[in-house]
Formats: sequence, C-alpha cells, structure tokens
Amino acid sequence: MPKPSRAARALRPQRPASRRQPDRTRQKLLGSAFEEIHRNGFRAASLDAILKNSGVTKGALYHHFGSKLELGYAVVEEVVRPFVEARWRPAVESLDPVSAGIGIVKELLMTRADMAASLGCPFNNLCQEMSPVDEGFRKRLNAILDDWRNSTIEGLKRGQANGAVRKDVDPRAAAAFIIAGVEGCIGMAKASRSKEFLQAGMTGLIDYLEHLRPSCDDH
Amino acid sequence: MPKPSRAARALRPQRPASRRQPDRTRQKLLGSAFEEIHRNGFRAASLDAILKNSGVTKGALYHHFGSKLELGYAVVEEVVRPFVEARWRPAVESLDPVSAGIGIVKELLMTRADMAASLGCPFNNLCQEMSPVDEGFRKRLNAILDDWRNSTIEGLKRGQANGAVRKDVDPRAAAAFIIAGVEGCIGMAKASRSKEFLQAGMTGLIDYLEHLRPSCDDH
DNA sequence: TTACATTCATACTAGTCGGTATGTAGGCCC
DNA sequence: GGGCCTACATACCGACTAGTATGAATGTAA
Repeated sequence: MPKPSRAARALRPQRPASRRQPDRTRQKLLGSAFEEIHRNGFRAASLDAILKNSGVTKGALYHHFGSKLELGYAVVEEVVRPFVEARWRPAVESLDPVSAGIGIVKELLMTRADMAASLGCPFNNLCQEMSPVDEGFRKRLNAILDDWRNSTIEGLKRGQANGAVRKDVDPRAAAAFIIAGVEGCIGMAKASRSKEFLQAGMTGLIDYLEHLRPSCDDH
Repeated sequence: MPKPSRAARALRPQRPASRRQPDRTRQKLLGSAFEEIHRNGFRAASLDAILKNSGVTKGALYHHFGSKLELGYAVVEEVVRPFVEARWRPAVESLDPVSAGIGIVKELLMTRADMAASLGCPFNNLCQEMSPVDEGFRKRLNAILDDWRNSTIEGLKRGQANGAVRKDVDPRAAAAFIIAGVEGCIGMAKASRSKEFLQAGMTGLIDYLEHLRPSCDDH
C-alpha cells in the first residue's frame, strides 16, 4: 500500500503525541468553515476568519483543499448533508410519517428556534445564495434536496399503504410543499427575528400535516 | 420655495432637451441596482457593474446616495416593496381570498416560473442574505413582511366573516404559513432549477388553500 | 541513516472592492 | 452676465480578498 487513505487512517487509533494530525486539521477546517459560512454565506465567508477561528494556517488549508470553492463543496458534502439527513431520517423512516414529522417540527421549535430565527437553516441558506451562481454548488445541493424529497415521498406512500395518510394525497406535491414550508418558515423567521413568525408558520405546517391524515372526507 | 423636492420635480413635465435629469439618473441607478442585487445578492453586487449597466458614473451615484448601503435601502423601499405589494394586493383585498390566492399562484406559475426558478424572489433573497447581518435591511424587510402578513390576516378574517374561509382556521398561523410556503417553494426551486419542484410545491400550496375553505367538517 | 513524500508555516502578489478628493459644467436667480 | 448651487465626471486610495511561492519540519520506508 503506497499511501494510507483518509478513511483507513481515521480508523487507526489517534496518536496525540504527534504534532501533525492531518485528519484532525481537516475536520477543524470543515467545522470552522461551516460556522463561518452559516453566519456570512459562502461568498462573504473570509478564509482568514476561518483560519483564525480554527487555528490553522493558510498553507495547511491549501494543502487539504485546492481552493475556497473545493472547501465549500466539502462542507456541503461532509457537514451540510449529514446535518440535513439526520433531521428528516426519523420522519421519513417512520410508519406514521405525519406524526413523526409533527414531532420533529415541535422538537425544532423547542430546541433550535433561536438559531433558526437568527441564522436560518444552513442548507437553505446555501441553496438561496449559491444555486443561481455556481453550478457545482447547485448540483450538490440539489442532490441533497432530491434525496430529502424522495425519502419523503417514500414515507408518504408507505403511510398511504398502511392507512396513516389519505389515499388522495399526491405524494410528490405534498413532499415538495412540506419541505418548502419548513424552509420557508425558517427563512421568513430570519427577517422577523422574533420566534413568533416561526411558531405561527410551523403551527400552520402542523395543521397541513394533520390534513394529510384520513378524515371524514374519506368515508 | 428654496429648492424643489424630488416629488414636486417629478410632477413637472420632463424636459428631454436637458442633459441633466437627476430623477431619471436616480431611477436608472435604482433599476440597475435592483437587477444586480437580484442576480448576485447585495453584498456581492458590484457598484462598478451597476454603474456600467446604467451608464451612470460613480460621481453621480455618490451624489444621489451616501453609500452602497443607502442605495440598498432605497432599492428595498422603492423597488422591492412595490414589487411585493403589487403581487398580494389582489388576493388580500378580495372577498374570497382563497380563490384569489390560488389565481395568483397559478398566474405566477404560468408567467414567472422561469425567473422564479432561476433567480428566486427578490424579496426573499434579500431576507435570507441581509436580515442576519444588517439591522437596517432587516427592519425594512421585516416591515414589508409585516404588512404582507397583516393584510393576509385581514383578508382571511374577511373571508371568515362572509363564509369563504373556515371559522376554525387561525388567521395568524395560516397567513404565516401561506407566505412561508410561497417563498419556500420559490427558494427550493432555485436549487432544483427545473420548474417541476416549483409546480409540485405550488400544487401542494393550492391543496392547502383549498383546505382553508369550509368543508364537511363544519356541518 | 539516508531519501523522500506529506504536512504545515510565512511572506508575498495581483486584483477587486467601496469610498473619496477634486474638478467641471449645466441651469436658475439677481 | 456674474454668482452659486446642483449634478455630474475622473482619478485615485487604502483595505481586503483569494491564491501562491518558498521553505521548514515531520513521519516513513528502505
């Protein structure tokens, strides 16, 4: 084996005695970049600020990433994607996606309302900013969005199969609207800044989700 | 009268013979700035590009506006606000806001789908980008959002009074969710770029709007 | 221990940005 | 027609940006 891959190296036990820990510096860069991008957007994100906050130097950065753009792509794939997937996984895998979705929304309202209302959703922020101006970002973000939506569609279909979701619901339209509603609420809450808009919008979303359940109309 | 105000001057007949037309150059700056901001966001908007596209020089710009920030504020107040208000006015003033809203959505899908899917909504773009980083932007954008939402609330209440909207709907929550749904759909469509997401999401929105109407549940 | 690739550190460059200093010309009043 | 404010035009400045050139130190394989 000529050179150990990052994945293989990460499995080996850490050697804290060493002063050179490439995987750790890479992770520090990704984390610091994610925060800076979350706060300022990608284009306004300053490499100097990322380096300062992570304690890494410019030489190390350009050793691990070929350019600012590549760093941004890595943040999308390795930080933003897991962040988004961790959110919706419980809902789309549930047998009752409506109840699970409502639970996630309520949990978000209780634990993440402040961050959501001030800085917004990292995924949505990047979609808004970068999709129109960089195809590489757009493709990666759209891949995340596609996975999210397709999983939601599958969840809704499963709900229809076991009676948790109305049969006359169009899963494609409902999935798109649910995602748009979530991101829209968080986005608008940024402008109002108070959590009131967020709570009101999410109340409307919950109402819509309830409306997906079988009701008296079906009988 | 020591000096004629902009408003008074605007009422006077144009004099195309003159080479100095301050109101016209101001409008050219606002229009060019709006386009550049719509395409690139405020912070990435280049003054040089705005000047090039409008054929105005830097001296003229800084004669009319004290800074880039003031130019941005003026774009919000004098271009974005009318843009937004013109959209929702027909809906919130209607006796049947649900039908009027559905009409606006369908009209947007037919006439503005391409622009919406590529560049997004100018108002929402600025909310996402500038609300967290500049209080002056946030206040102005939030004022627009507040007006939009309050008008929608009034429209829904009017609909409830004359039987066009279900009585058990919470107008505050519904208004917030409708706005969030519209902007969310447009925003997500930017990442997917194809109009399919926009159409699917808007179909879900229409379904939600229909759900606000009185149904068998009320009897 | 020697040779070599990886990993990081520092100093620097070229370019773009918003903003300013200075100058000039149109247009109204006295 | 002289004074004067408004409305522009041009040239320039300092700050900040992403990116690079160069080199040193570390770790590894032979």
